[in-house]
Amino acid sequence: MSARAHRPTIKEVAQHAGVSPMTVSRTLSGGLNVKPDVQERVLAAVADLGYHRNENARSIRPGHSSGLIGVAITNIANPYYSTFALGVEEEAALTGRRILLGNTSEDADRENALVSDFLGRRVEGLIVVPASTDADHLAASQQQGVPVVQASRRIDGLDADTVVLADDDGAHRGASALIDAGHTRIGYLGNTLSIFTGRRRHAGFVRALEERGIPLDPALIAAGQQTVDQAREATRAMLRMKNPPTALFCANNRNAIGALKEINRQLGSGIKPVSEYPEIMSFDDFELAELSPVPISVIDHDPRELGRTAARLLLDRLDASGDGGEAREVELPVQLRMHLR
Amino acid sequence: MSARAHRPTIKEVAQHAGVSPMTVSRTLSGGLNVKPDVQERVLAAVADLGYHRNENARSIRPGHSSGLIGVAITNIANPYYSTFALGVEEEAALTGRRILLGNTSEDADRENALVSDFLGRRVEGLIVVPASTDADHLAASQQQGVPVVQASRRIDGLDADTVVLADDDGAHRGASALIDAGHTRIGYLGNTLSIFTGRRRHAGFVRALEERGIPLDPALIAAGQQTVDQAREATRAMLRMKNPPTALFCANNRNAIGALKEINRQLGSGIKPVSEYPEIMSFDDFELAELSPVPISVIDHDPRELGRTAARLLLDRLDASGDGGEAREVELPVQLRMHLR
DNA sequence: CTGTTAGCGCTTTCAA
DNA sequence: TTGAAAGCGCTAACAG
Repeated sequence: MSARAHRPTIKEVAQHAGVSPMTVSRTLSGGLNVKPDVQERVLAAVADLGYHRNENARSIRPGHSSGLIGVAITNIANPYYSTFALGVEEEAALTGRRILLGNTSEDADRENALVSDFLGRRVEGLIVVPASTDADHLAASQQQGVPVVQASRRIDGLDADTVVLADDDGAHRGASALIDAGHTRIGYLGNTLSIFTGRRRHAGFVRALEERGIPLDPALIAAGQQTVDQAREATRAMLRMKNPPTALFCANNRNAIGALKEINRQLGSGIKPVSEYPEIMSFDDFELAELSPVPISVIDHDPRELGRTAARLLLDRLDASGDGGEAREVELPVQLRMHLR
Repeated sequence: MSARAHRPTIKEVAQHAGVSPMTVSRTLSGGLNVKPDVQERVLAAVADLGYHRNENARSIRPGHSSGLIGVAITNIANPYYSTFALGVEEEAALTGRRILLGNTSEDADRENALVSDFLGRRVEGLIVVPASTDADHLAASQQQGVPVVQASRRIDGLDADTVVLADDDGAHRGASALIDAGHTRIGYLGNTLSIFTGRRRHAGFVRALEERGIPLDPALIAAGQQTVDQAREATRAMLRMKNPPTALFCANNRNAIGALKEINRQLGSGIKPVSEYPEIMSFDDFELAELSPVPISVIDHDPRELGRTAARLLLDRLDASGDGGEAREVELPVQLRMHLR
C-alpha cells in the first residue's frame, strides 16, 4: 500500500541511463538512430524506474493525437448497448486506441455535457448513440475536426457517418410474417416515437398493416416504454382488453422481455391456457428467449458488429487524415427467425 | 461534414476577447479576480469559438490530474460486468471523472498491456477485475501513487483495496438449502478454480456438503466453463449419467444459463417429464430466470452496487490525497431467494 | 548517432 | 484586477 506518489519522467530515465531525454524519446519511438547498446541501457532504466511515457504530454505536441475515442451510449447495462461497446472497444484496441465510455441515460443534457467533456479531453473522434434530437453539439465537434459517428440512431440534419439497423425493413418483415400467419389483431409495444429506432420500427410495422388492409387500432399501440417494468405494465393493459391481441410485436428487447414477464406471470395464476396468450415477434434477440412459454420469433441482428462497424467508420476517417469526403451511411441487415404456432 | 481541423486554444480565445491568456484561464477556473464584464467577454469568445479547455495540457501541470479512471474488466458483454461498469461510471461522473474502459477477455497479457497503457494515460486510479493471478503490474501501479481497487476477485499478495461478494457464504447457504430440501446428488457447474470467485464459490459449496456428510462425487463437479456453450455441454454430460444429479448448483450466470438452455432443449424432445430434471441454484440473478421450466433459486447480489463501491473506495483514496492508510476490504452480502419444488 | 533548443496548451508565481 | 515569465513532459527541428 506504499505510495511513492511520483511517476518518473523522461528526464529521470535519461539521468538514470546517462543519456539525454531525446535519446530516451527516440528509443521509445522505435529506436531509429540510437546505438543498440544505448537502447538497452535506456530500456533497462525504463524497466528499473517503471517509467510510462506520458501520453497526455505527448498528445499536446503538434502532430500527435490522444488515441482516445469518446463513446456515449444511452444505457451501459442494457446487453444490447454493452455488446455494442465491446465491438467498439475491440476495433479501437486494434489501432492502440482506448475508449472513454459515458452513459447518457437517454438524457440530452447529459449527452451534451459528455460530448463537451470528451472534446476537452481531446478525443480523436466520437461514437454516439444519440439521446438528443439536436445536432448542434455534434456538428460543432465535426467542425473542429473531431469526426462523429452516430450509431443505431440518426439525428436529422447531422451530416455525419451513420450506422443503423434495417429498422423499417425488419419491422415490416416481422409484422408481415405475423399477418401471413393469420393475425389481424397485433399489439405494438415499443419505445417512444421520438427516438429514431422507435419511429422507424413503428413505421415498418404500420406499413405492413396498411399494405394488407388491416385497420390500425390505436388501443393496440403502446409506444413509450423504456424499461422492462413499463413494458410489463403496457402488456398487462393490453391483455386486459375485451378483445385482446393475438400477437405482440415488440420493437426492442426491453419491451419483449416485459411482455414475456407479464405473460409468464399471468400463466402462473392459471386463468387461461397458454394457447390463448399472444405469440411474440421481437425486434432484438436476447438471452433465454427460447424459454418463452409462447412462441417467439426474432428479428435478429448483431450489436457487436454494429459497434465494430461504427468504429471502423470512425477509424477510416481518422486514418484518412483530412476531410475524407462524404458522410457514409451503413444500414446493417437484420435476420428474421420465425417461430410461430 | 466540413472540418476546420483546428481546435481553438486559450490564446485564440484571449485574442478574440482582447485579454491575455491568463484572464481566460482565470475566468474558466471560477473567475476569481476577474471583472464581471471581462468575464462576460471571455465567455462570449469561448462560445463563439467553441473552445474546450485542453484537459491533457492541463493535466501535465503540477498539482493537476487527468480526471481519468482506468477500468479493466474481463467481459464487457456479460451483463454482470457491464452493470458493474455502469456503477463505476456513475460514481466517477459524480466527481467529474471519466472512465477509460478496457476489455481483458480473461487474458492476463491483455490486462498487463491495458494497465500499462492506462498508466501512460495518467489515470488517477485503476479498477480491475483481475484476469491475472500476478500482482506485479498492479503493485507497481500503486508504488507510483496510482491506487488500485480490485473488484469481484482478489489477487494473492496484492495489498490493495478490495471489494468482493460473499462468495463462500453465498455458495454455502445455497448448497445448504439444496441439502435441506433433500438433495444428495448435486451437480456443480462453475468456472475454473484458478479464478478467485470460482475457487471461493466452489469452496462454499464443498463445505456445505462436507458439513452434512454428503460424499463428493467427482463426476458431479464441472469447473472450467467460461461460456454459455461450454456450460450447456457440461450440463448435457451430467444429465447423461446413469444416476444424474437431482439439483444443479451453478456458480455464475454463464453456467446457470447454459444449464437452463440444455434442460429446455431436452424438454423439447419430450423424453422425460420436467419433474425428472434437476432444479437449479444460481449464483447470480439474471434476466428471465423466472421463465425457467425447472424451479430456480438465486443467490442474488447487485453488480451495480459492486461497481459503485469499487469506485467509492478509489475516490476516497484519491480525495484523501496521500497514502490514506491501510488497504480496505469490503465483502458485499448476497441474498438467497429460494424457489424449490 | 547524440544533444540542444524551442514550443505544444496550460496555469502557478511574481510583478505591475 | 491584469499580465509576463517560466515550466509541466514531451518531441520536431536543427546542430554537431
